[in-house]
Amino acid sequence: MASATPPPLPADLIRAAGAKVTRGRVRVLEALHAARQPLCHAELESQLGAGEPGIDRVTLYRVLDSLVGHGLALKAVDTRGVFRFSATGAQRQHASHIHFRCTGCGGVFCLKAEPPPPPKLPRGFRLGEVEFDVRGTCAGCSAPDRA
Amino acid sequence: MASATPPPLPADLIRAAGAKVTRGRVRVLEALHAARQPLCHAELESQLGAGEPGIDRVTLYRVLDSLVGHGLALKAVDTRGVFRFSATGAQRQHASHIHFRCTGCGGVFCLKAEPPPPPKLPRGFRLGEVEFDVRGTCAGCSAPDRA
DNA sequence: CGCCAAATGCAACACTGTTGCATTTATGGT
DNA sequence: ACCATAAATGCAACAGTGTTGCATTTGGCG
Repeated sequence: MASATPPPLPADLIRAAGAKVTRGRVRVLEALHAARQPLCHAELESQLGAGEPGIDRVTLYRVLDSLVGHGLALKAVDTRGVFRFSATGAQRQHASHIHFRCTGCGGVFCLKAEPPPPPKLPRGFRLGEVEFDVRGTCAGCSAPDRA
Repeated sequence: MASATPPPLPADLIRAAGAKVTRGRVRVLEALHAARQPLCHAELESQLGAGEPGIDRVTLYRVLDSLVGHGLALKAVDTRGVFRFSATGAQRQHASHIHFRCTGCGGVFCLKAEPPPPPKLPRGFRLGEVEFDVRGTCAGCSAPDRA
């Protein structure tokens, strides 16, 4: 389906999101885009540390937080309680659609479906965001060749 | 009317599961049964530590693992990456309903409302739980207009 | 009662994530 | 192109969560 749209450069995505374009952010976002599964901090650290300069442990945490804060990455928790990060496709607003969270790999998938209307709240409660979270196992983790 | 099933004592459940009946296990299982929400290690520790003898930190971890291993408790990960435990009997009540999370105080409230029907999933995806997460501010946090 | 495996308590450790602060760097103004 | 500035980085130290090793206690049994 992606025929007329050229692959967006991570640097442009970062700039468009209103964040400084730094080497660390570009490399992390590249790694997240290249990954087919959500990556945790340790995996990113070893993967990027293999390069020339390496990335500081704390800087990597802050880079990831920055990407998540600017909507360029999604943060989830895997079954072991470790945060995993995945790149969002284009700059998307995940305000009005459904998220599917894989309990196996921690991946977040955006479903093409309308979220249901918000329920009525008790008195005094103020509505913020409505998130329809569907959990289960994605196609990769449901593969039958795993006992 | 009166009761279809008498409430089983935690000690009997533990014995029936084939585990030694110890004070720690009974107290933890009682706490899990009494709780209307899954509890994390820290919450259990402070709750049980308020009693007379208190429970060792490590022992509590091992008690929880033991309960999970014997099928008396369920282990899950919350959004912050912390393990939460619930008694197996109590899980059915909270299987699928709506949670309201207050972004001010972090409290979780269970709304009496039917969860919406699950959406259709892509091929290969297996549906686990459907969680309708509504975020906002609760009555207590909304009352004083702090901007 | 007495045995023994299991459970406990204590200390120390490993891993994940965070905070403070000095230094470097990306970006806008001139 | 240069400089100023605020943000980003690197380093050190810390905090929270969960685990392992080992000596001691205890539940369950004959």
